[in-house]
Parts: sequence; structure tokens; C-alpha cells
Amino acid sequence: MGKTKMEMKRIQNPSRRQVTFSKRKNGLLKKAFELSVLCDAEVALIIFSETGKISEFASHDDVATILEKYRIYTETNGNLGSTSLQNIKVTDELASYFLL
Amino acid sequence: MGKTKMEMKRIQNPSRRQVTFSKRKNGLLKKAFELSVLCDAEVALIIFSETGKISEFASHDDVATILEKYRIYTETNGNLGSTSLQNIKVTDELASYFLL
DNA sequence: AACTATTTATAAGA
DNA sequence: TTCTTATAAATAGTT
Repeated sequence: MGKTKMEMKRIQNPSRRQVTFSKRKNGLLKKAFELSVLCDAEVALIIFSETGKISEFASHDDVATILEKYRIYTETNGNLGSTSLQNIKVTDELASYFLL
Repeated sequence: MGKTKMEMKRIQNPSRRQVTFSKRKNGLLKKAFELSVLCDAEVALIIFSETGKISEFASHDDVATILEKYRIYTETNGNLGSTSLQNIKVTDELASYFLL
């Protein structure tokens, strides 16, 4: 979204990259919040900037609690009949899914 | 975004809620992916649906690795000079920030 | 699952 | 960096 369509690759110019990071980070946090409210979903989001700063969002509990829940779910993967894990892998697989 | 502006509260109709969840979950995952690519940021996103299904996204490593990194960062909060923690709390605080 | 009218996010630029 | 503007993208309601 913006005045031009951007290539989906690392922004080379550092100051442009920083500006985009700041804008999109806020947008992502906002959308995580909205999903949790509208759909009553539990969402945890952690973002590390290039400089090592962490931004986080957690819907219901705090991040640590959700992470613990995540750990339990994944450790018992397959053992809880009603629980399935939809694991979306990154890079190649996701890229081919999203970039078209 | 859509034909009408939606109230930012839980969608009451279950089938509408499910449809919105599916659409927005995909949108959120896509944006998490884009942020990680464009800005070279490390991102972890975990979404629990109402029915207990997990969707996850992790940019560089797998989710577990990022969560471990998160744990280390938070445990040493303040000890690493260059690292600061921007903790965005949920509900009231975040709502007042985002809803206007 | 597709369509499309609208809203929202955001890339550039000031 | 904050504000504005033009445009791309996401998505709510509909089919």
C-alpha cells in the first residue's frame, strides 16, 4: 500500500528501511489487536528490530503465558484429539504462497 | 477495510466471526512475513483460534527459537545496555491507543 | 470460493 | 520525525 508497489525484498536504504519498519510494525500490532478483539482469538506477536529492540503484543494473557501455552500444545502435538497444529513455515514455502 | 466500517468488538454471529477470522488471520500472517523481509526484522506470531487450532509464523528461526530468545531478553531486561524492551500492554491501554 | 465497493494501510514527499 | 497525499492492499458484505 502506498504510492508505488514495492518489491518484496529487503529495503537497501537504511533510513527508508527504518521508516518502513516503524510504520509496518505499528500496523502489524494494530491488526493483531483487532484480530483478537473481533474474533476472540488469542494472539501473541514478538518483533525484534534490527537494533535488538523488542515490541510485543499479547491478547489475553501476557506473552510469557501464551508462549507457555504454545509450548504445551506443541509438546503434546497429536495427543489432544481436538487440537491440530497448522504450522506455516517460512521463507521458500511461505514466499511462494504469498508472493503471487 | 470493507464495505462498511466495523465496530471494534467481538463479532457476535459465529459464522461471520469464523469468516473474518480466516481472512484476517491470513492477512496478519502475510504482513508479519512482509515486515520480516522488507525490514530484516525477526518476527514470531502465534494465533490460537477459538477451536484451539494454532497458526504460527516465524521469520528467521522457528518459533521455539525466537521464544527462547525472547525469554533471554526479558530475563536480562535492563542488563544489556543496547537492548530495551518496548512492552505494549493489551486491552485498555492498547485499545485507547489504537481505537482513535 | 469469488466479486467489488469501501475502508485502511502505507510509500513518497513536504 | 511528524503530517499530507496519492496509491496499493486488505477486507466486509454480497453472490
